[in-house]
Amino acid sequence: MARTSGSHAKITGPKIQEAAQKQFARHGYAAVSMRQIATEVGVQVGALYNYTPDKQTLLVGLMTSHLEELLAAWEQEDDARGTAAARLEQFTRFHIRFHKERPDAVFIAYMELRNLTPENFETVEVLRRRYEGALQEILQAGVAEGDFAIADTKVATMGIIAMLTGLNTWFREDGRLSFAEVQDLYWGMVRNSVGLAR
Amino acid sequence: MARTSGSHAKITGPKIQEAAQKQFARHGYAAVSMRQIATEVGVQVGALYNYTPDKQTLLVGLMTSHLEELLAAWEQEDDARGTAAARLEQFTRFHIRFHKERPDAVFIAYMELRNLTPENFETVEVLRRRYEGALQEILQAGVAEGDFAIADTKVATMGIIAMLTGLNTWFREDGRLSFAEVQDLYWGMVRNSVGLAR
DNA sequence: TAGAAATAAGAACAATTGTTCAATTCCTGA
DNA sequence: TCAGGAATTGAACAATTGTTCTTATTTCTA
Repeated sequence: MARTSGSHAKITGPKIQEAAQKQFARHGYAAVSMRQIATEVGVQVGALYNYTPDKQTLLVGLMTSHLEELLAAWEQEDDARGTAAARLEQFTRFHIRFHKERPDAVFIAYMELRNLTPENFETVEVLRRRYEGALQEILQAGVAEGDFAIADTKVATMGIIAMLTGLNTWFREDGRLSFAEVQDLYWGMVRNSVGLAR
Repeated sequence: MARTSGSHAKITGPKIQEAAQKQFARHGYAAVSMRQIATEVGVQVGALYNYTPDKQTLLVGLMTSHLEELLAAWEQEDDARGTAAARLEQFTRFHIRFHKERPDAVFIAYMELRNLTPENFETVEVLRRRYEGALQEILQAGVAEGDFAIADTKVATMGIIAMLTGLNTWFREDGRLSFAEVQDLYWGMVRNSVGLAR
């Protein structure tokens, strides 16, 4: 006997992405087998290869689509006509909201870079650098306007992004602080770190 | 009687740790085979099991010894009689120096937590929390002294550590900035972030 | 409603995995 | 010099890996 129920191409495709994302985030790319993914989808392992040429493509697909979503969402949200201070606050709040809503995708995008082939790594790095560039541009604008006191915008960019992304390692929705409170706290730290007067 | 000289035990043991650390950091715990480690050491795979009961123990050993070294080094360096501001600067410079000198150990300690058994995970987490506690204590002291303006010392602790540790993802010894310059830049950001007046 | 295209099953492949263990080599202490 | 223990080898184990392929079934189109 072959299949037990009907054909679900439109459903199976996304399901595979979701299952892969969940499992890669939980156990790591190398520790997850194609059979585990297939089981979670509710399908036999052979069927996966109707949707992806191989395991590596599954990984790089998750990473690039995450980063592309991130870039698109920020470009939509950014009001480039605002003051640098306003844009920085917007960026801060956007970044931690976007990231805390996608812990699995974020985890994979940071942790599995070493499992990418060189070409795929380069593709992903280009996207990441574009995002970092968006923040750095704001910091440079703030320095030009005389509002920010930043010794080195590149280092400040890396420092701020690391600080914000670190939220994912500890924040829990049912913890001591609400997300809104945490957002305010992080914005306070970012504002201070760029020397922005109150 | 155990052999004392001419024996390779004293050499092979550490060599295995080094090889495992290097390989785990490069490719990830799950992606590294015991045979790869053995090859790097220059030994057959069976010999590894004279030094570790299994692969998992190799991993948790690397993590705990890294964190214990970190704690011991900081406790030695911390001058608890100093002002909170002085201690925070000391912590900042210490943290990024210690971490940039051990990129592989740091990488593993952050990335491979999900590959630990629950008991081993708890052991490692206790050590990490002790280190975070050391920073938080300084922040609380600074608030008590009236020098720091921090809304939430716990969140500030996590934010600062994430910012500092993020250095490892981009700093290169032969890059645009010297390590001393980077240290100064990070201390500037940390100082600002806790609202410390110049 | 017939037939083409899409989708899935399930078996098969060679390669690799962590771990065990008897046999062997080597070194030390007496 | 030699006995005995430590260190290492090398083969073996069953289990699991990513991927391919043929076959069966379902869905879509005309």
